Amino acid sequence: MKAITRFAPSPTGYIHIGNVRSAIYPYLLAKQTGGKMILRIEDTDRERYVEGATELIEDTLKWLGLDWDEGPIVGGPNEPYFQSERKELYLEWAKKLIASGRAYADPTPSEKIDEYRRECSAAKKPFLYRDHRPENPPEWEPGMPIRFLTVPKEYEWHDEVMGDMHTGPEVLDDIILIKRDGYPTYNFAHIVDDAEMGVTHVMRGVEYLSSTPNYLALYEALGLERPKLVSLPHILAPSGNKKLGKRDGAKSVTEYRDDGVIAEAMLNYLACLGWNDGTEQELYTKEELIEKFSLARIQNSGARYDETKLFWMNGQWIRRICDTQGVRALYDRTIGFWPEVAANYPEDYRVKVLSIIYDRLKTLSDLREMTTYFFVDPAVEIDAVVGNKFLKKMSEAEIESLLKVVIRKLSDVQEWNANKLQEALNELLAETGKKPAELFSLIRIAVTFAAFSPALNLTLDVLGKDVTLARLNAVARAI
RNA sequence: GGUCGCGUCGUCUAGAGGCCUAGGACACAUGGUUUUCAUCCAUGCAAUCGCGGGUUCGAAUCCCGCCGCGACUACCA
Repeated sequence: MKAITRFAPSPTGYIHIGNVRSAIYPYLLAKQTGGKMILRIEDTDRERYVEGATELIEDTLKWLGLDWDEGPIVGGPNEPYFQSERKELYLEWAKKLIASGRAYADPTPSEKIDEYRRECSAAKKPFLYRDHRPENPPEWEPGMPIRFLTVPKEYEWHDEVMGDMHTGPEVLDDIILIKRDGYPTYNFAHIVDDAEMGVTHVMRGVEYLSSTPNYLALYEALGLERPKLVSLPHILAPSGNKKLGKRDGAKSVTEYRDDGVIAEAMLNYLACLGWNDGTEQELYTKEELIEKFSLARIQNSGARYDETKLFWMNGQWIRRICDTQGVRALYDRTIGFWPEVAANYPEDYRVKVLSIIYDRLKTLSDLREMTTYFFVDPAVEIDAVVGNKFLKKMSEAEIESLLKVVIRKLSDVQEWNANKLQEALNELLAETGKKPAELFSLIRIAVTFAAFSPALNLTLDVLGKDVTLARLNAVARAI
């Protein structure tokens, strides 16, 4: 069965970690079944509308590689894909409901409704609008809300994630279909649109589970076939048990892109937060996800968001891209993540640096901190040399003479490459009788003054003979 | 208050009556790889399966009760 799915966000801001999954799963299902994913912008709340939010959403989806088959930009047979532009359509459907006696124009002022609500909560009774239905609803005219006229009864349905569901008549109410401002509510608009657009699977957060019976009643009154319902559990904030939201500092998905997380890793991590294929595999390409995804294996409890694991996975992906597609492919993704001084060097040099350091990266932005000494001579700090834990036991005079031996030896290296350098370093070890920890630490620190660096011979190779010797001499002079 | 949902290592999870003295991954700890290290490898730490009953020769898995947590209860989505 070809699944027609949709991602239907409200343009109220950026897409964050807590809500992208409702785009990922519909995408995977649509692709897996050879169906379609629709992007629909649910902009019926004019108060919360944020200028530019639609572009933010599109940008996020594109970055993750979740291209939509119908929607803004790409168009499609069900245009328009902005609910605000479909306003008339909802009204037509609502009027049909009025005509069939299943909806009514509601003249009750909101103050009155608030009063009913207060009375109920004072009496500790659940508030149901249907108990306060106006006796003789007037003819509808603009400026008046339209309410569904519900017929309370029991409902049974199947949720693809939560299983078989059952509720009593007490959950059904006369929900608002069309608001006073003429825009439809989410509750009504999504039903009309899903039907018009042929959506087969409605995937959304579990928060809609409790309103499902009302949607079921609407499908019935409208003579619509129920789509398959899929409730997605929440992603929980790192602390507490609340769902992750902007208030908990949920970062936008694209913020991670700017921080050097690569799209494959982000998609992989998010898809596997609350879903797994039952094997011990951790790393999945988009294609593998499409192939292996299944609704039945979506977790039904909330999953806590863990940034540390995302970064671990990102490191895995960085290595994977380099190992399978080559350094060049990885390099293409590092543009913008290098320290500023790197711009003074040719691209080939940066590629070389990347090739020896990529397997230490957790995020691409680590490049900024980890590679500066490849592009600019570090400031000489003698304390860092003599205070080093492997060099502490040596006197300054010893260090100085050792440094001179090193300089002489390296000056003699004719072919400056990783292999020859390793040979020279080994010979130095034998000639000086020093332990690797002592000799190599000294060279490494004198040349980089960094917390860590790649293998010494590789580092020196990339740096080149002139730079290496100049830096060693600078330290020798300073002691 | 009402309705619905959820409950396995700190975290993500495997688990569909015996393969479970509960497996994998992250994190953490220790050791190894001729320096450092955030890589890599190995080892270890870590869940009496929310609690209490029951069914069964046998239960994380089935049943009942309880507790905890969450969502919804908007002219927001």
